[in-house]
Amino acid sequence: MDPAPALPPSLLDLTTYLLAQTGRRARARLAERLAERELRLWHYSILTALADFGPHVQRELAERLGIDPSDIVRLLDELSRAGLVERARSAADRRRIQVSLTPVGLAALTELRGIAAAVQDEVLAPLGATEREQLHGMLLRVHAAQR
Amino acid sequence: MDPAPALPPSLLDLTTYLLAQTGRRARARLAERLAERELRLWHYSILTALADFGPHVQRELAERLGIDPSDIVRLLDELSRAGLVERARSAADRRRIQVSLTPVGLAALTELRGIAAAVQDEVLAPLGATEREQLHGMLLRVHAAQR
DNA sequence: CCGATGTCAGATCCACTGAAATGA
DNA sequence: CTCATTTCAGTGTATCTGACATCG
Repeated sequence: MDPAPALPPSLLDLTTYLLAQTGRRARARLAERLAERELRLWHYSILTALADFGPHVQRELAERLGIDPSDIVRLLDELSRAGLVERARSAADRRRIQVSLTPVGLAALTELRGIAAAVQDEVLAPLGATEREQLHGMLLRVHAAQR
Repeated sequence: MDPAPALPPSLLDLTTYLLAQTGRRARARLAERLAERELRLWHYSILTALADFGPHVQRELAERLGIDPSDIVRLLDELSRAGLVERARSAADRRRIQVSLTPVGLAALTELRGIAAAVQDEVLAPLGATEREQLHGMLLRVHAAQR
């Protein structure tokens, strides 16, 4: 019943602290919703990459998303088991494996996008439409400048 | 030498994705700098709480910062070993342990605040002064609305 | 109730293997 | 043509963290 004690003002004065906290919570919310479908955030990222850019070799996916190549394997195992992606060995280079979205995967992604949008709407509820655009633009620039 | 492949536009269109990413990286940068001093982000949070609100009982610190009470113990062990905080058993309630900042701890915090400000300045480099204020205000509202 | 210890699950990272391609 | 090197998928593991559970 105790009202949660206040955070240190020194922390709330740090924009980067707020950035990290709000980001972490937004991330956690989406992760929760994905977990109901036995998926994690990386799965979502992989599906969007395949939808946006078409089939990838596994190594490309890892590089594009900044995931460790050894982790991609396991994530794709899971997506493949769920029937959301297909793996096909390349005829030209038999080391490589082409990964592509299945129709089921595309349908799932469409649903997941709706969920992500809903979560975002909850998180950004305190902001008006213009503010949201401003925020997005600023974060886009900050993101681009990082590394 | 390859230019890093582009992230999926669908992800970059998600403000919450940018929020989580930029926040994570900002956090990681500060964590790196703190690690040079054998400290972690939680240590920094604890020091600011003690500076902003004065001595705490361990349980209060945990609640205020949203850290699990069982983790506070170990964090304080480390801060105490480094001489940044003092633990003193409360005279009134001998179960309780009052934690307070030492002069060394205060001096360290002052330095750490400088580091945090420098990191923030790097991260927000693409934004002008007015934008930074706007961003801070918006994140403050989003943060307040979360839980 | 509070401080303290132990442990567990998830994520990230790193080292290595075997197969296949490449190039000297 | 052969051999060394590189690239790729895949396996195993170490490490760190945050959350939980239990004890005194």
